[in-house]
Amino acid sequence: MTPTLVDKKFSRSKRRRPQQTRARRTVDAILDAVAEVLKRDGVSAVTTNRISEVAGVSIGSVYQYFPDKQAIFVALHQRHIEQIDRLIQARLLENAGAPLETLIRAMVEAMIDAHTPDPELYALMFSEVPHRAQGTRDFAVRMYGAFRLAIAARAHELKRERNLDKMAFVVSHMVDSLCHGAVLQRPKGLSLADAKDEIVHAVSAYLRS
Amino acid sequence: MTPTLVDKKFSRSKRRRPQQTRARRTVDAILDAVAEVLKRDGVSAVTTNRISEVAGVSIGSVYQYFPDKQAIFVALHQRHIEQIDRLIQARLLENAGAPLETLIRAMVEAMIDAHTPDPELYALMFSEVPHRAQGTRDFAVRMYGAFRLAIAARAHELKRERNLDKMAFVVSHMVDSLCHGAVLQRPKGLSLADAKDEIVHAVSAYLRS
Amino acid sequence: MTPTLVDKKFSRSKRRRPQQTRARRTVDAILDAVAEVLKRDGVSAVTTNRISEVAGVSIGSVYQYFPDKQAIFVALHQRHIEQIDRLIQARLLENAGAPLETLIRAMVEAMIDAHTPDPELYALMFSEVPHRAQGTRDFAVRMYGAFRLAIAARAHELKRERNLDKMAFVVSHMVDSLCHGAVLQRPKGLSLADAKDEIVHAVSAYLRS
Amino acid sequence: MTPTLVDKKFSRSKRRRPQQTRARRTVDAILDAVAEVLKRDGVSAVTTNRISEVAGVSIGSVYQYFPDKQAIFVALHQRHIEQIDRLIQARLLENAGAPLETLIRAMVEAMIDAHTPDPELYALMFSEVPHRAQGTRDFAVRMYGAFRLAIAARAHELKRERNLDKMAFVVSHMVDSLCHGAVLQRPKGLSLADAKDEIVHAVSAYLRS
DNA sequence: CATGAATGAGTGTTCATTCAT
DNA sequence: AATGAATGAACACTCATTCAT
Repeated sequence: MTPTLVDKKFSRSKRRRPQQTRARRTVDAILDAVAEVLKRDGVSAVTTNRISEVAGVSIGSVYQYFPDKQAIFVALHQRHIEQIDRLIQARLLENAGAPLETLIRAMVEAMIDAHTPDPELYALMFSEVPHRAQGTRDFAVRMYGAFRLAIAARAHELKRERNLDKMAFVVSHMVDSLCHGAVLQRPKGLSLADAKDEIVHAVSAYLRS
Repeated sequence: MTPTLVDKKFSRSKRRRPQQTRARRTVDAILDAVAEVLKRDGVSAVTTNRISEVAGVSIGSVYQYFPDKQAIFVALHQRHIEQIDRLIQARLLENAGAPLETLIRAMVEAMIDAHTPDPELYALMFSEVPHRAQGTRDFAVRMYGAFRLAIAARAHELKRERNLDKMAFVVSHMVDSLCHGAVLQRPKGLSLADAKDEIVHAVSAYLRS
Repeated sequence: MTPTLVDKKFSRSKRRRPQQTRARRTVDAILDAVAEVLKRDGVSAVTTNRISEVAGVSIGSVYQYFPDKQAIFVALHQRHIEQIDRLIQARLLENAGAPLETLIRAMVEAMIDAHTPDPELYALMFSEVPHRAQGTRDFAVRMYGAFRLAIAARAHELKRERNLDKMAFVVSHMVDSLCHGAVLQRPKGLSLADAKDEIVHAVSAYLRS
Repeated sequence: MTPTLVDKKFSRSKRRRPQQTRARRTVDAILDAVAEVLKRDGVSAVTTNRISEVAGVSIGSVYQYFPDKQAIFVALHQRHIEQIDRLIQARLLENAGAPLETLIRAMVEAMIDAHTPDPELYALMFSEVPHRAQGTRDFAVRMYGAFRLAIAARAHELKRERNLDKMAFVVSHMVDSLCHGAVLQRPKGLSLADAKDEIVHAVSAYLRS
């Protein structure tokens, strides 16, 4: 199994992966430090020395856990992604037998709740921190499979001629972009609760169409 | 000097675009160079010296036209945005009297066509090149106003209780993310044409709901 | 761990060299590790951590035996030097009553044999590893005294007007550089045996002149 | 032709080679600075920043002319080697028709004179600064060909059964090591002039034997 | 205006060494 | 004694920017 810290460069596994609690805490401290500096001073202020300083860890320790700076960003992205993935999977299970609209609402709420505590950070992470080259795919792409399965299991609710691939494509992109939009770019005058309702409504309208 | 960009004599019969002075051509050469390096070697390879080299311009000249590196990225983003904005405005005008669905189709086609020639570049520009800090807003946000107006002018096609802000929010995000997704992350097995249809269908379903 | 170096049980009938305590074996393991890394990856790869790794010893243990990295190199040089010195002294004793030419031949053979098992290593040690600052003198200088004595004891074989200092100087340098050259830089077409003969011939010619 | 600064790593010739006088002077200033720092404070004090400082050049300029630190050392070695090579060639030409002994004396004097102005530096360069990995061969090896030719042209002075390869091997090593020894490790009581005479005498004795 | 050599602050990273366990 | 995680001073090197020509 390849845990969180997969290093492409160092196949000799030069850098150890956190197995003990202390190590785990150090890695988290480093990731939290990146987030903090990123929010406070922007990407260009995120230097490895600054990270180690804010994390309260020596620069040497940072390099004990990460092969290079890039890897730190990758790990931060992955932590975020894993967190959301867990949420999504949980909602999927909880609503295994529920009708589509209920599921969609659950997913939308999960997505929005996941980003609500620190919207600023995630906005920065996706606009300022390089991530495409890091194997970090958009949530839309990541959710595609989950939605495909969920919709397939509820085929009876839909018109029989509907194409599964198209639907999964549209729904995953809608949920992703609208949830992000709701958290980050909501027009003033639109409450988060209203936005949620409207997103669920929009997705449902499409599915039922 | 790259002769491709600077042709001393205009072989074309008429001097096209007389306003395209040498300055304008230099700026374009620089912007093209950024795009090229970005695609070929990634963000980290985009250095000011490399840009000037690829643009066939001295580094001094680059600083003649741009106060700093940041400004070059801003300009590249703006060039892209302006190009799409022009397209959007054109479609808006062309379809001033057309029904909503026709307009939506026009917009979707415009968006997709605009990104089709160089999807890779635009993906990179939004995932690798810092842009939030540059006052560059997402297209969804930029299109919000245009859609709000367009929808307002066709209120008669919609149920009367619909809220304009919500609709504009949802539609702009849908069009933006689905069009980008169609170009860049389309699941294999889904043709671009089919994707277009499905996007228009999805937006229409929402509007009519 | 390199099992070659650390054998937990002594398979040999008698415990040889009872003074070879664990400490002695650790030190040897470390020195062997340096030699191995040096040959495999060059000086710049010789880091204290790498040494401890290859020696199968913790970095802490390395510092138990050596005050700093420098000292490790010094010890490696000294191990080599002592080995050759032993050889030289042995030959000197063995040939105490022998004529000069016989002695010279014995010395040349000793020098060449000493370097033959691992010529590469000794070449690296003198070209890549700093040693002047470590009080490590060239063999030529170390052999000067031995040769001076040996020649003095055979003064009757030589012309009476010869100056002892000059001869020792010339002979020690000749033996040193020609033996090294024979092992490491012999022109192709010249066998080691032939080289030996020629070296002895050259030194004899000088002495007899 | 591959001038002084051959860069293996940067085949794109990222670093320019000094073509103008100013550039040439900068390169020399850098090399002189290395020599100075090396002599004053030892190898470990030779950092790129220190070099640039002592050379009175910005660190950026150093990297304009050298791809990396290693290359600076290579260049320094090469400058030394070229200087001696020039000397050797000159003496070879000057003594084209002279008898062997005269030629040998000229070569020995050239070698010794070349190292006399700064013996300390060359001792350091060969004992402290890694050079084998840099394609810098010992002088003995470099001189082998020259001596082989010179001796061949004077075959009539020698016994007819003598083997050219062996002689060139022995003579080149003798001249190299004895000259270096004379400059750097001369036993006290032996003057440089006497050393020269003795070296010439030793080589001649061998050749005539 | 254009050039490109020169600048040097600042970055990522290494690695000898320490010390709590 | 032995361990190896942690340290952080110090290094090689980059690259945005300037400015004399």
